[in-house]
Amino acid sequence: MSDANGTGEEKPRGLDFIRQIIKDDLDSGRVQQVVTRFPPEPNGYLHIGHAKAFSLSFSVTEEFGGICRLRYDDTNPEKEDEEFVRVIEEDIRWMGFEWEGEPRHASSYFGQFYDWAVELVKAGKAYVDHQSPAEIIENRGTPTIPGINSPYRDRSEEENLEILEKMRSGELDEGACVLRAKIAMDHVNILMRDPSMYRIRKETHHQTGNEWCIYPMYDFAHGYEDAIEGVTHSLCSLEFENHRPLYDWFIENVSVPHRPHQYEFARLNLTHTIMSKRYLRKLVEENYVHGWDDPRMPTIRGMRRRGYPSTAIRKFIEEIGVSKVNSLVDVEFLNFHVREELNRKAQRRMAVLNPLKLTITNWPEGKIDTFTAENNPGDPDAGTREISFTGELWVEQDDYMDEAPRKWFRMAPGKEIRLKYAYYVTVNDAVRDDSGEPVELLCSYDPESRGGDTPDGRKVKGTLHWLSCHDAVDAEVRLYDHLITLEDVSKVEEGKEFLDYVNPESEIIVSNAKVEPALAAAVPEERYQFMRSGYYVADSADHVPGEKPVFNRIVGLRDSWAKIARKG
RNA sequence: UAGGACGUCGGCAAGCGGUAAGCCACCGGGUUUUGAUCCCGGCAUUCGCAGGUUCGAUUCCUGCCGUCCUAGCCA
Repeated sequence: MSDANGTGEEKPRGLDFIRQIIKDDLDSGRVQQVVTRFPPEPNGYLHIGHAKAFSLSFSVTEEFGGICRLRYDDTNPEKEDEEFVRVIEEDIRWMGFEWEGEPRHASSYFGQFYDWAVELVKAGKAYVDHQSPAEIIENRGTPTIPGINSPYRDRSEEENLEILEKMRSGELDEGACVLRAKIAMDHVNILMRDPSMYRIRKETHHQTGNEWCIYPMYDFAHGYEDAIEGVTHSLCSLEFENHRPLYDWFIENVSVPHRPHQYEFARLNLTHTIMSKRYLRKLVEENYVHGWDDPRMPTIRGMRRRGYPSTAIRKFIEEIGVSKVNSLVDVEFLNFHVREELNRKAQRRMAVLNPLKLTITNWPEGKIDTFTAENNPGDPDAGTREISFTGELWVEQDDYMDEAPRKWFRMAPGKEIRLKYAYYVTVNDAVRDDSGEPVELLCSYDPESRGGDTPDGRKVKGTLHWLSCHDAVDAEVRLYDHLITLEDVSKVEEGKEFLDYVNPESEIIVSNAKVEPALAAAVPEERYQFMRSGYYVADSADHVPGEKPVFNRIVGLRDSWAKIARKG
C-alpha cells in the first residue's frame, strides 16, 4: 500500500523490541520455539487495551512459528466468575485468534504452587506472618524509609510448616496470617520487602470449589504458571516492570521445570476512552450506557456492536506498534482504519436521516422511473441494484438552505443540483410551517438530464442522495459520538471525576429515518455505507430484517464541507 | 529528597556511529454523478537540554531536566 516508489520494494518497518528479542533468542538458540500466553483474570469484559496485548502475544507466535495459550489467571475467587470465561473466548475468536489447546487455569496448578511454597519454607525463604494488614503496611516502610522485620520473620522451619498446613486445612480464620517470602525488608524495591504469597479466603472458587481456602498472590503465582506451561516470553504491560525482580526471585528459588522471562511493553491509551475496568463497570452499573456491549464502550463486544470490523481493529493495533513509551493514541486513527476497510468492502445505499419532502411539480402523474445503482464504485464485482424514482421524494433537511453561503453546492432557491443517478432538479419554492421552516420543496426537473447528464453538457456542483416516498422504508438510526468529552482521560481536573465528562449527546436516536427498501432486508451485523453520510451497521440485537430496521453509525465519512463551513 | 522505566514532527513510530523511513493529522493542487474515494505535491537543517569521545553522534559516555510506575492479605 505504501509502495510509493513503484519498484515493488517497500522498506520494511524495523522489528519492535519484543520481536527483536524473540528473533535474537531464536537465532542464538536460547529458545527453540517461542511460547506465549494471554492471561486474563475472568472478572470482566475484554476491551481494546486487552486486544492490543493479546494481538501481540498471538501474532508473535504466528510470525515466529510458536504457540500461544489462553490461561485464566483465576487466583482470586472474590471477584471472578465463570460467566466471563465464555465471553472472553468468544471475543478473542471474533478478533480472529485461536489459542493452543484447551484454555488453562492458574487454579489447576494450586497443588504445585503449594509444593513450591513448602519448598521455600524448607529453604528458610518463606514464613508465616501474623501481623495485621495495618501492621504489615506500617512496617513496610516507604520508598525512602526501609521496612522493619516482622517479629515472626525468624521462626523455625518446623513451626512455619505446621502453621502453613493449618492455613491450608482451614483451621485458621481469614486474615489470621499470610505466608510471606523472606527477601529483604530494606530492599529499594518495595515489592521485594517480603511480599505476601498466600492469603486465607474462605470463599468458593468457580473452578476448585471449596478445595482451597488459601489463594496465591499474583507475584507468587504468575511466574510459576509460566514455568509450568513452558512459556518463553511472558509479555505484560509496563506497570509490571517493578514486579520483574519478584517474578525472577520466585522462579530462581524453587525447582521449576522451565525458566520463563518477562518483558514489558506500553499499554494502549486512546483519546476520549477510559480503559479502567473499574470505571467501565461504573458506566454500566450507573446506566450511563446500556451495557457492556453498548456501541460506545471500548469493550470488544461494544466495538463489535458498533460495527467496527475486527480486521480494522487488528490493522490499527499493528500500525500503532509496540514500544515502551507511555503514549496516547488519537482515537481518530482507529476510525481511519475503520473507514479505510469499510470504503473497500461496504456496499453503498441511500438513506435519509432527517427527511424533507421534495415534490417535482412537472413530474408526469403516476410515473415511476428506474435506475441502476452501483453497490460499490470502487469494486465492480460488488454488482448493482435497481432503485426507483417518482415525483415525490425524501431528501436530507441539511441539504437545503434558504440563504446559501458561498461555495454551497447543494439545494437553495433557484439552484440546480443533481439527484444521484436520476435527474437535474431546481428548487422553485418551499411550503412552510407556521414558524417559517420549510416542510416541502417544490421543484422542477429536466427530463433531458435522465441518468444525471444533460445533452448540453451543463454541469452542477452538487449531487445529492434521495429516496422515493413510495418505497422508502422507515428505520431507526443511532448516531454515536465520544462517550467521554475529555481528550486525555488521565487529566481529570481538580474537584471533578471522570463521570463529569460523560457526553450526554454520545448517543442520538433518530427514529424517523428513511432507508432504501434493500436495507430492510439487511442481516444483523451487516455493514453499509449510507452515501454522503457514513458507515452503518444493522444492529445485532435490535434490527429485525423485514420488520424493524435499526442501524448504528459506525463512523462518519470525512466531511470537507464541514471544514470549509467552519472557515467561512 | 528512593528505585525502576521512558523522552525522535501535532499524534503514533522507524532508526542499532556515516549525515532524520512510514502512517495519521494538517496545508496546497488534480480527477470525481458520494464536498466520499482516488491521484500528485508540501510538512523535523533536526532527534528533551548541556557537555564529552570521534573524521563523523539521534545512535557511545557524563551531568541535568521532564513524564510515568511502585508502599493491596487485587491482577
